[in-house]
Amino acid sequence: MKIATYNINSVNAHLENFSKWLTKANPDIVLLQEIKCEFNNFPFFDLQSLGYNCHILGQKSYNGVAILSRGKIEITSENLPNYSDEQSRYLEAITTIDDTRYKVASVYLPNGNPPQNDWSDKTKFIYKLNWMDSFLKHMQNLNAENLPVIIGGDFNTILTPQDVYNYQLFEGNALCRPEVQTRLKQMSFIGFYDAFRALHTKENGYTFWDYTANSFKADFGMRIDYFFTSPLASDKLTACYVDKTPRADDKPSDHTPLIAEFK
DNA sequence: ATGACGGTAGCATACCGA
Repeated sequence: MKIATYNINSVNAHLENFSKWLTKANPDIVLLQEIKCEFNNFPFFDLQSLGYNCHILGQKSYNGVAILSRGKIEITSENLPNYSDEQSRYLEAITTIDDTRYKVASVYLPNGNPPQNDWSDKTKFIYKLNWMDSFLKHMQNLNAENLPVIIGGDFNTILTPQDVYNYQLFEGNALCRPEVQTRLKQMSFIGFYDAFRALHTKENGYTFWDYTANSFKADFGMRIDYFFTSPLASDKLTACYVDKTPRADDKPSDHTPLIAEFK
C-alpha cells in the first residue's frame, strides 16, 4: 500500500501538474491539504476518472483538506472532534486497500505567524497552540485503535535544525518556536512514529521550497510535511520518501509529496 | 530578507502563506 500526503496549494490551480504526477506515482491513497475550494468547485470528475474516490472538507479561498483513495472511504471525523473550528483543517476516514482497513487523517496545521500589518498580533499563534493541544488529545485516542492509523499532512513545524536549510533565519518564527516543537514531539511519546525520520537519519527530507527565484534549485527548503504512524502501522512501514518530481515540473505547488509504503 | 512570489476574491488591491 502506497500513501502520499501533499499540500497542493489550490487543487484547481495545480490540477494539471497533480494529475500528471498521480498517473505516474499511482498511490493508493492521497491526503491533500490546502485544496482552497468548496465542494462545488472540487475537481471530482477529473480525479474519479483517474480511479480515485474523493471525500473533502472544503473551504473557500483558504485551507481545505481531502482524502483520495482507490478503495471505499468511510468518513469518521470532519474537523477535530473536541474542537470547534471555523477553518477546514482535519479530515479522518477509514479506507480499505487490498482487504486491509486503514484509518487515515489529512492534517493542515495552522501556520501561526502574525499578519504582516501587525507583527505583535499573537492571535494566530495562540490558535495554533490550541489547535495542537486538541489535536494531541485526539491522537491519544486514535493511537489505541485496533487498526493501523496513518496521520499525514502539513504540520507547519520545523522540528529540529536539521529540518530547514538555515535554522538561524527562522529563529522566532512560529514554525520552529519551542512551544510548537515540544507539542509535535509529543506524537512520539503518544506512540506515533515520525515515519520519514525513523527511516532516514541523515537526509534532510525537505518537502517545501518557497516560490522565490532559486529556492528549489539551491535546496533552500524545509521539512514541514510528515507522516505519523501508530504502532500497528509502524509495524507495516517499509519505506518513506520525498518525491521531488512534481515540484520540478511546470506550475507546481510550493510543496512536494511525501510518500509512505506499507506491507 | 518581515524578503519575493503565487493563490484567491474579484477587478484593485488586500489577505494569506512558511
